[in-house]
Amino acid sequence: MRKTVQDMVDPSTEEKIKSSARIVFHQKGYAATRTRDIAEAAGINLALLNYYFRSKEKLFDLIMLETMQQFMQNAMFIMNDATSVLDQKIQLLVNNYIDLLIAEPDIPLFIMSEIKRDPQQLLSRMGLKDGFMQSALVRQLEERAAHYGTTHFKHPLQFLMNLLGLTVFPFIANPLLRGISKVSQSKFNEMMLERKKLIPIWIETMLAHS
Amino acid sequence: MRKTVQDMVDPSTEEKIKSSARIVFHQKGYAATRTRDIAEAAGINLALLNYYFRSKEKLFDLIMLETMQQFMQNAMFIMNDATSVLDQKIQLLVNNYIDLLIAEPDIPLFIMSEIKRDPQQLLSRMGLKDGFMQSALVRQLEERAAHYGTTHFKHPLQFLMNLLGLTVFPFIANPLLRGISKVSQSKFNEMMLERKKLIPIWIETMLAHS
DNA sequence: GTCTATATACGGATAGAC
DNA sequence: GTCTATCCGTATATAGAC
Repeated sequence: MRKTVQDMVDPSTEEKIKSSARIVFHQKGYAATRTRDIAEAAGINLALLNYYFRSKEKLFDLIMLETMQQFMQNAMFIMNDATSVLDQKIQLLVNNYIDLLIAEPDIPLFIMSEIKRDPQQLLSRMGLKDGFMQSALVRQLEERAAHYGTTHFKHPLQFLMNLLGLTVFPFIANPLLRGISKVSQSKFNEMMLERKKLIPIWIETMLAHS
Repeated sequence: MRKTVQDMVDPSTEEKIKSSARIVFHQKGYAATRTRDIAEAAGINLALLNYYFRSKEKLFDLIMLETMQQFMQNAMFIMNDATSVLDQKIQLLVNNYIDLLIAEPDIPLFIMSEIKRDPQQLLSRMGLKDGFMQSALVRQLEERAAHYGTTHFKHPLQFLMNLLGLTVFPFIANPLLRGISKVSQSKFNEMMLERKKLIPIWIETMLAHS
């Protein structure tokens, strides 16, 4: 299962199928994806897909799991890092998501859509049972609230909604936003890079006005 | 086509199909929806669906159009209202969306997913060609920036991203957010009502720190 | 491992009786 | 207008040759 240098220049059939499946599933979602599309994108025959992965469902589960990890793993690490302070965590989270989503803009809509299809899979198959609420980030939020003597956020989830709403939402709404504002894709990406600087400032000011 | 009082107590077959189609399409999206599901939900036979609406595609187009209007119409009106000032518009927009989405939480993810499938439909079939960028809201944003002598937002779209991100995103991410925070649906709705008060304050402070 | 050919199921749509 | 029965294309999955 270890990926070798050889695999990168001459990826195995299994890898070719998986990376094609990733792209197609991310773009179209589970229901709209046809296994034939994946096979074609991978340049192999349809039968091979079933030979390696048994079924569309099994292949999808694999992609879904990996994508969820890709989306949550770094963020969870940042949130749980005891060595960084709150301000640093905010900047790191924003940078992390904006860089990731400029590279792979389909991920958030894919995740939100597919989690909605089967919310159980989230809670069970992922290791994100109680990652957020027990994180160092939440502890630091509460310390800060206590120190300033204000309630700040009644619930840490309000903070997370703000952070992800400002950072992730634009990628989800990309076609709508660009449609009503006539902004090009490259201009859109520029604006998201601008937001790397802006969002941490905004979040700070919001923390002081809750 | 006028909806009568009689239709509400004893809706026509056509209306029953349409309202069922709305629910199922919103929940599952176009690809995952089977016309048989809609027929069953409407308590009628599958053949009737095609009798009234010719095809799944035609029925969907109708629902999509109505849903887009429902999502944009009030917002566009508020944005274009020359009689209200910026602060009022912000509060009205936030109230409008939070009330709407507590009642119909599936709408945003539905719209974002289906627009991505076919972004053209947005630009053409909707009347939202240049509604936002020419709105009174944008004009007032620019006036405010000029008055304070700051650049504020380099682009009005940054403002819209913030407003919708803070307001609409939580509904899109609902299953994920509740999954990682163990918050009930009713608690979630409470938090969204809280945000009616919070978001306008936050947006104001953000306007001052750009 | 990889292909062609095919079995099987499902979903959209229509025919035709009432 | 509404139903039952059915047609037919499409999509997943497998059989079996190479």
